[in-house]
Amino acid sequence: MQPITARSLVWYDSYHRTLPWRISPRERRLGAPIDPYRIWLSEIMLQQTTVEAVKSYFLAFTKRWPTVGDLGAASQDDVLRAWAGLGYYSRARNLKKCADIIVSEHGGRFPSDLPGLKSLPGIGDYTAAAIASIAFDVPAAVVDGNVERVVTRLYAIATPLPLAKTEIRMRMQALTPQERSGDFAQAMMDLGATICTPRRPACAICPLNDNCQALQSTDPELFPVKAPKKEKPIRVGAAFVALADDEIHLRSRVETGLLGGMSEVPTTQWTARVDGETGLDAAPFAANWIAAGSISHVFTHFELRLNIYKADEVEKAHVSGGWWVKVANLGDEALPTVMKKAIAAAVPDAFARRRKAG
DNA sequence: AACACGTGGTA
DNA sequence: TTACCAAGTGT
Repeated sequence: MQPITARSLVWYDSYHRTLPWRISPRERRLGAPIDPYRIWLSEIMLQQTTVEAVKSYFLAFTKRWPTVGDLGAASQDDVLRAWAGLGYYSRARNLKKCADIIVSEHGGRFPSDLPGLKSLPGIGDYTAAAIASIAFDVPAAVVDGNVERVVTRLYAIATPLPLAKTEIRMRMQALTPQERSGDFAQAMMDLGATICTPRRPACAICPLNDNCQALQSTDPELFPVKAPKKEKPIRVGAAFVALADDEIHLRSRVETGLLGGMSEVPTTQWTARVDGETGLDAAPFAANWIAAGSISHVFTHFELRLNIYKADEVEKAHVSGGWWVKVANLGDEALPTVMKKAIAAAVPDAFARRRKAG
């Protein structure tokens, strides 16, 4: 076994993170079984998402849907409602699709090989390798953002991402042991998350500092090299919060694209700024619309600024499509964060923690 | 290859 | 505040 591999595993045995979806190396040695369902669910949730953000969602999902069969029996709408706030909602749609396929075509069991895993919706190179190695002990090369950082530093790879991906994968494959491949993958990811961090890496306490070419020759913080980011355009629009007594009007977004399948208050198109336009002329139905401020929300590839309009005592008969929900029950809806912001601008206590009456 | 796709935390 | 970042995938 290569020194880097051995040192990573020794470090992991003592300093691994304890996470709700993880079986510790000690538990593994004692024969604790690994549930591929929980590994899969956690890996999907962790795509581009922080561990802290995932924890409560993972616990809620596994409590409500303990097996992939339970998830297969759920409705997509229930899954989207439970996913609301976690972002990248195509993950939730693919999660449900994948569960259905596992149930209908695989007898409720996950494939244990890379091609079988990769053929499933929402599972790409990284996730297939992670599930195969962690859940099934397949010596697959697991390459995520942490591994990219650790490996480019270990070998001082100056090729910019994503071009360097092939070389990183080859290096990682060469390091991956036949035994404990899953622990090794998690060791490299934990190292990247806790020691080999993007800024101010803790090289002095790194178990691989003797092996790190970046540390020997230059500054590890210079790796990985990435292409410069593009500027975010600004898009503008208007959102309309219609109220009737204690109920608010919602509708569903189309199934695909941004926030696909999620709930929303009616909005105009989101377009590049046009001077003088407020969006009020594009109200979804006639009502006594009152300006209720504006919000800003940053997506991955653009910033959205929405003028918010509110109308009280809307005549429900004048509104077609969508549905009405009590403001107190908004927490049960599949509302993305941007929509919660829009609603909160018009109804400031919509998402406030409910106080005891009195 | 390049872009679409969310959100919240950190410095 | 702006900028970057976090266990990527699909097209």
